[in-house]
Amino acid sequence: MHSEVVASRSADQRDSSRESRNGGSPQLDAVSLAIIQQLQEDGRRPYAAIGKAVGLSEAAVRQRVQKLLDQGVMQIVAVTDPLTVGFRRQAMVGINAEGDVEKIADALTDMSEVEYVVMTAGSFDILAEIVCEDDDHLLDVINKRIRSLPGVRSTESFVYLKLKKQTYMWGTR
Amino acid sequence: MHSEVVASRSADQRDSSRESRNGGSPQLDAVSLAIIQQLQEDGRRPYAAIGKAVGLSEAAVRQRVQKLLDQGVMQIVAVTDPLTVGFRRQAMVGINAEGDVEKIADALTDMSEVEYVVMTAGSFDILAEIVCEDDDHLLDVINKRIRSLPGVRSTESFVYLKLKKQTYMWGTR
DNA sequence: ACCTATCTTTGCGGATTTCGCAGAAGCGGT
DNA sequence: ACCGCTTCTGCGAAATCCGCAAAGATAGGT
Repeated sequence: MHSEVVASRSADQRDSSRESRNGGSPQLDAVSLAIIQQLQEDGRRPYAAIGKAVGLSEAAVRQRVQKLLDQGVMQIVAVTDPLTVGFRRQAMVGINAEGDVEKIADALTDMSEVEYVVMTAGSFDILAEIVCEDDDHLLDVINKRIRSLPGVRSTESFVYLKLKKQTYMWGTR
Repeated sequence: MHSEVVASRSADQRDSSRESRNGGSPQLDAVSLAIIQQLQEDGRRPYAAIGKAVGLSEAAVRQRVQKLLDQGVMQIVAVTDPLTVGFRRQAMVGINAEGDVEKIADALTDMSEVEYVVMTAGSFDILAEIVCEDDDHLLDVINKRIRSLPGVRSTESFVYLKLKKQTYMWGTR
């Protein structure tokens, strides 16, 4: 498994091929991408092993990983399926909004029950995933806290029945 | 930060308060929950530090973490926002299905572009998050591969414009 | 009560990894 | 060429990870 990703790393190192689009975020070269890829397979993989895979010294990998974490480009965390773990109600809420949609998204972001907020194109302006203690809590968050936000025109809820897949391998195919 | 979570751990250790509901999945006691919580804050936190926080030896924590990983209860990985990282098109697809919905969900699970599949109650039977190279790829996956699955009645897509929040802290509030 | 089988925890060396730092490259700008 | 800045490398010390054998806990059977 995990074969050599970058072989020579002499000229193609500071690959700045695609930093023109992509707003304010820091541009990632091929090496950092490869490092992230390694950590998507195993968040605890030793720096030396990553270094061997991407063609860098242990210290260099460590330095880059630290920077990626500091910049907020990635985070290394344990992820679970709350439903499997056992004690929560989970739902996706589609929101139709008017006015400053981003401000509504920010308000959602501030709610601790909201795990995931994304602005979308389509018949919803915002999708928000929420995790609650139980049905009462879920109802409270959706009907009271979210629907009452100024600018929220309507919402539609999708209560989770079963999580089938959850991966973080977007580059590993 | 990270204060003592479990103090005595003599009698309340094998806390089996809520394993009755929660299908086939392995029941988690309070200590494992606390361990997961620690790793949700920092996936690379040393076992000894976790042990101190939850009241267990380093070796015991290590063993429990390994078991949680083996059982698939949690995974320790690097997570990023693909849109921030820079080079993908991402969308949520709501699917209306007839017949064996779970079989359709399984088919989606097998697609490498699909990162997230959840069966829901509401006006969609399935929600699937897909990550693609570009618009052509996205169009191909949605219109050709997903819509052509037997039993898929209709789909609706929500292309991601901006990810606002992404956390994995469901127990840390 | 006692014994047994099973599972979990603990303690402890040795191998491995992480950490911090000083020096060496690499890369523009002047 | 020189300088400032960033990144990479090498290395020693400290901390961590790992495997293992013994101790402890739990549940069931007799």
